[in-house]
Amino acid sequence: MQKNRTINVENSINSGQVFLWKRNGDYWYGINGQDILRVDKNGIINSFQNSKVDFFRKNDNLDDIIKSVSKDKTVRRALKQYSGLRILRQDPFQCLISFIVSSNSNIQKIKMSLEKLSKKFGVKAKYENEEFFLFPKAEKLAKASINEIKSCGVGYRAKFINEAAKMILFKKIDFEFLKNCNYHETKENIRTIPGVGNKVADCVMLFSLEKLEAFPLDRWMIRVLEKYYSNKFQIDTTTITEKQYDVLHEKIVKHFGPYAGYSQQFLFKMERENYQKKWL
DNA sequence: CCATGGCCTGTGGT
DNA sequence: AACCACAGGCCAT
Repeated sequence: MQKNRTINVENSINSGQVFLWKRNGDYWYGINGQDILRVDKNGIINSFQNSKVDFFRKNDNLDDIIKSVSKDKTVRRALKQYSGLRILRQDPFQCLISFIVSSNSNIQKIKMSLEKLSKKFGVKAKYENEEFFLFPKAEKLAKASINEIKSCGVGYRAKFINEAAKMILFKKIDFEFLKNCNYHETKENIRTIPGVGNKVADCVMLFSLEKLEAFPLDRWMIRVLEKYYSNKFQIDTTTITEKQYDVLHEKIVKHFGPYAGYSQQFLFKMERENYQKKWL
């Protein structure tokens, strides 16, 4: 008996996972690496490159996952309220650059920067009579100058972007290999990329490297933990140190289980909606 | 190991 | 109008 199978496309796209998406009539259009995806309201995908990427992770067993993470009242409320919200399986390079850009920023600005990067360094493509810019390839960003990258409004993150691209180009980082590594190995590896701390690493792992136990702890999730989970996870300081992050993550996985990342996405969505924060 | 401050830049508030 | 606080962190000290 399968339940919970409907996908809420709107909520999934508007949940802080992706930035290069726009609605046009009945469809959402988005850039995923070197591909353009067109999604209808049921989550049916048409792909520019005819790729068969399972972007909404339809093959995940949502019944099992929801059962697994339904550990307390708060998360059950979020699961119910935003049912149909999915973790999106993204292109790893785009995801990496997106979350390097995201640090100390906000959604509108992140989107603007990524659009500028794509327009300046990405390939122009025509899909359904409309122009798009694919996400820049690593090689292009690796060979760009810092100032060229800065012209996209990314500020001090420009050199991080350039370094990250070089590490991909020179295969210091191999995403396909990392998909088959465990959480800790993967995290250790991608944290060698400049601009990638605990939070960014968890986002990249959850959204593009198949690590569903990754549980990104940003200021919103810290707020959630303080508000609803103060008895379970104690947070005593305002700035969370590296050690505390690790300890906290361990407790969180002990509580929510191996699909903790799914619970994070629902709780994050809920809290931002409570504050009526804007999305794309 | 922990604490602090600085950082590009666009936006919204005073 | 000019200025300031702030934003889905990270890094060097």
